[in-house]
Amino acid sequence: MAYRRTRLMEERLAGNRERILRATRRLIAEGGFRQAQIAAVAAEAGVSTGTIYRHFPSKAELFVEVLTAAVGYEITILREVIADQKDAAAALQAAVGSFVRRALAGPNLAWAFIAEPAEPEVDAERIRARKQLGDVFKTVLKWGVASGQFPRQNLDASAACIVGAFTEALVGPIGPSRKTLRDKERLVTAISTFCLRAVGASG
Amino acid sequence: MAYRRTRLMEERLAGNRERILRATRRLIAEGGFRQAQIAAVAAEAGVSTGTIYRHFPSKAELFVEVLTAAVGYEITILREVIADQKDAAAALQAAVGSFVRRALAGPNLAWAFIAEPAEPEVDAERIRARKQLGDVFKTVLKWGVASGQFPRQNLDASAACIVGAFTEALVGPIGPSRKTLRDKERLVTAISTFCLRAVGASG
Amino acid sequence: MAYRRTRLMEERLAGNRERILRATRRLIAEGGFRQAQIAAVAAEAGVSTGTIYRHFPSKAELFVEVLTAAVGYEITILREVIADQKDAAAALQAAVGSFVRRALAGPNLAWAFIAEPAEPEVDAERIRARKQLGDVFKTVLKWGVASGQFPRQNLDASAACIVGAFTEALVGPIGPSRKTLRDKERLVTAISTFCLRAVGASG
Amino acid sequence: MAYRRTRLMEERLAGNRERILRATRRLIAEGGFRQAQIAAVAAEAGVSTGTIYRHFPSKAELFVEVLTAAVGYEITILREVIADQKDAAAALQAAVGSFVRRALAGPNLAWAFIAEPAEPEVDAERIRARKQLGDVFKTVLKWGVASGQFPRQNLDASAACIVGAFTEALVGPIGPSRKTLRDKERLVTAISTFCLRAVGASG
DNA sequence: CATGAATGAGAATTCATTCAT
DNA sequence: TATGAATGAATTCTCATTCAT
Repeated sequence: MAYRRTRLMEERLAGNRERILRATRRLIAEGGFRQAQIAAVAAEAGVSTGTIYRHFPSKAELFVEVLTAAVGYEITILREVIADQKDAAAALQAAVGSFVRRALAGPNLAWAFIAEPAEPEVDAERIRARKQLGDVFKTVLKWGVASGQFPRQNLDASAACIVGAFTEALVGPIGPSRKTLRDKERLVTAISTFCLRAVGASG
Repeated sequence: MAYRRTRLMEERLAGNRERILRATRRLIAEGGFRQAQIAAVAAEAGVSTGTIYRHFPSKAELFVEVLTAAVGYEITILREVIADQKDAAAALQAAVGSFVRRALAGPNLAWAFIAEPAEPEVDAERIRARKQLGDVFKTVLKWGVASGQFPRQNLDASAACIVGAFTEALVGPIGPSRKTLRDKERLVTAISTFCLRAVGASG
Repeated sequence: MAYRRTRLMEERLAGNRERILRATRRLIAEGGFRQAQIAAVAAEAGVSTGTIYRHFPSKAELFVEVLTAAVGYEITILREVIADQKDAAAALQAAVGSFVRRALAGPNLAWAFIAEPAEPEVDAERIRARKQLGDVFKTVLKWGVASGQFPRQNLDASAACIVGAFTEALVGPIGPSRKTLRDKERLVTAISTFCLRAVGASG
Repeated sequence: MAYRRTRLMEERLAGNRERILRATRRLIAEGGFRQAQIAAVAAEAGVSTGTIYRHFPSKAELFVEVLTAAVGYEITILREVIADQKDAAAALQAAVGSFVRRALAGPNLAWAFIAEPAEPEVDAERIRARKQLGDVFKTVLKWGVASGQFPRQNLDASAACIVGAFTEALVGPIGPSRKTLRDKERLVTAISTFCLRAVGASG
């Protein structure tokens, strides 16, 4: 009998792919790339190592895909948050606050990716990710400069500085510290204020 | 007659230790911790692997020493630069400028260390390094707030943001780009300005 | 259709584990722990080094398992031999004879284990092995003393002496000597007689 | 000026040789061959590793010399003890008691050598050492058989059994147990009695 | 003759990837 | 298609021995 791919098979296939991605995400978020060995991912996903290689040509590619998705998700959210604001300053504040809050809320994959180098292929993607994140903020800056709300400035540099500023400020706090909600909001405010002033938001 | 350690021997011994440190530094600066395997370090230093273990108890310890030294060097320079300035704003600008210029001039080890996680022992030191760098800037912020030059603010958060801002802004440019001197100075200015505004430097 | 572990696969898997154990046993019997390096075991078993680590977490654990099995086997045999006898003296004679004969027949692993220290984990097991062997003979001594066949005596000391006596007496002969069957039986008799007299077997 | 070996130099040379031997002895007695690495021996002896190689062609040769001396010492003592006795039974009892008492008194080097295999060269010597020890007891047995005090028996086997018996009986007790003097004497008696009975000492 | 830093051949262990079933 | 045992190159670390001073 001729082979025909049934719906069930499709679903299981897609299901496995999804499960592998989720498992990878989880492991990386918990313990970085180091923890996400193929065997560990397979165990976490409930599949065999061979199955991973059916869906992804290599560990690096798997990581890249997880990274891309995670960053894409962050970017999408940031864009939405930005689009909802009335002016560039508000947008900047909202975007920074949104990212920082989510990072403080739980293991933040995007951040893990942004900070941790790995094999060259993943690294390349990591650089792209930072760039994308920067681009989002560059948009806001452009908006602010165009509207006269921000002074003229090196947009690329400022955008990178903003990304660096809030990610760095998260490094310590993101760890195993058990901050109260109040502490967290203070941090959000401090970082947002810093960024707003930094771009010269006219107060 | 009893054996006496000669000057030449001392020098050669110290020389090898130094060469191992330098080789490690070079390799890490070029390709991160990943490139700095014991065999590679030995080859780069022109010694055998065993010699590395005469001078350092483990790879992790070697890395820690390189990191500590590199960061200590950066910190010292920053402190000197800061001490030479007349006010906090000038100090901040000079410090940021100094770090960025040196980073742009060559592979910046401190930055590599600041960004790249490794084995736990090294990681612990890396965290300390970031903290130290932050502390230097915190000093400047304190100074500025005390003198009324900067508004009151969350010093820890601001210091971390500054460190993050200029290191992030270096990520892209530090790579294999071939910037002109003019470009570099523009970047220095952009970053410094960003940081000054960020802390609310009046004027 | 989902994958199902076939009988053949199970057998191959178990087969490799068995082959590794056997190879280890062979190498240790031939040349002691020293000869049983991971690479050598792998070669002897016809598998890769990695395969060994799939089945055993470390070299020490592998050794411990081989030791435990070998000693367990000896103990079982001795117990059976003892249980078949009508009185303690006969049991002692039969047990000693059985151990010695098997030792003379081929490389005796239990003996190798009893004599050769190794890494701490293995050593701990080795001590346990000696103790177990001693305990078997202690049982016989107890029996004999209870039945009045042997005089009262320090059971622990006597048991240890018996174990020591016949293992030591095997050291020389076990080597590359080419004894005839007749010679071997003479040795068995000599050792058995020694042990019987030693415990004061009446008549 | 022509080189002339002075007395002082001779002494220092001999002194170093002695110190190396003593250091090796100490380390082996404490922790077995494993602890007696060349670097450790050098440190313990207060000389350099190079000096060890001036006096001994290899580690194995050094060990062999220490072993030979230690066993020679034990043998001498045993012979003296035996020579002082009036009959074979008394001699056997005294010899066993002497060895056991000294072993229980402190780290017994001869025993360490007898039990612990090492590199082939040392091993060969170790076998010789056991044989020598056996020969001493064989002498006693011969005496006893000749005088009619012991029955006729396989002298080689019996001698080996005796050596094995008391060394094995020492294995446990020699460890970190803290026996009282009374306990020790009981053990000495138990072992001696065992050996006497074993050879069929009449009465 | 003494020194001890340097050597480098091992030895154990890890883990991404493959492939027979 | 899924499985997971097998592979083996790569990596860290050890230690007996050498040799320039």
